[in-house]
Amino acid sequence: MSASPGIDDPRPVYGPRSPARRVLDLIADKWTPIILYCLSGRTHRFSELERQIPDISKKMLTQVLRRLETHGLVRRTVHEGVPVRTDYALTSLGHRIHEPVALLCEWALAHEDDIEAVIRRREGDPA
Amino acid sequence: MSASPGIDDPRPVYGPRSPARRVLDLIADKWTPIILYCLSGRTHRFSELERQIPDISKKMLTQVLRRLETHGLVRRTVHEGVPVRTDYALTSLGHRIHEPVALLCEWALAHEDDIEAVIRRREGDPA
DNA sequence: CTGCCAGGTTACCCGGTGGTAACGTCTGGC
DNA sequence: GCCAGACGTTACCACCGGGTAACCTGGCAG
Repeated sequence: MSASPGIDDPRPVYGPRSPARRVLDLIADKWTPIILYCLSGRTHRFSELERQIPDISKKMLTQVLRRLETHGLVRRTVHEGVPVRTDYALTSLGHRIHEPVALLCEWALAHEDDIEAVIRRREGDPA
Repeated sequence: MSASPGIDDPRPVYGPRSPARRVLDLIADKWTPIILYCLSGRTHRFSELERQIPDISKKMLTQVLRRLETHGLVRRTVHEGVPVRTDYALTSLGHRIHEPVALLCEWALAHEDDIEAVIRRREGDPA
């Protein structure tokens, strides 16, 4: 081993501090990608998000939104009105990070039946 | 339901059974995207993956690879040799699912400094 | 004989993720 | 008067993702 470049590691090592790892640590969880995806279409209110993602709890929704806000991916706007209304929108950075997520979601929508099959059981897929 | 279209939900509801959710449940965790990314370049052996991703445990590596194999994203090839050697490669489906992940990783590499800033603290990022 | 590399498996354990549900506030509608 | 709806917070708790480390087979190097 060693000696041969091209067979050893032509790409950067994915150590815990690499930018890819940081981004993934930020958004690769159960709810974040879906919330990003919802938000990418348009601004949503808290309760709209609750309705669009029926099985998320208030707690998780708040938690994820706060984290995204903290990291500058989401902007939270409170409208002091009769009932307080709150808007959540992606920032420009949020939009850019969201793009690959959207690709994945849309690919999944387009290949729904493939996904079905894949999820249900293993395949002897040749290459 | 019904009532006002256009403000209610112009996009599909992201219920727990939607294809997007299924795909995300499959790959949106701490290690899967990185492993997919490593594997996208070329076939790797088990120990190569261990070296490329220094802080993953044998257990998790095995576990994730097995799951990906089960779902037809990865092909495992055992070379019966002096020491048994094992190759892991993406299937065609694996490659297709991996594409958006790669975009994300590469975007992160290209914008390393932005990421740094974002991770470190919240920003008053205007849109 | 001992140890190492390759490629796992297994047992054990911890803590974070995420669920449930109650509480809080304000206002308007029945 | 009372409840609903918008927008959360908090307390409590369960589960399982993930880490550590020991163990296994088996041949080759020293």
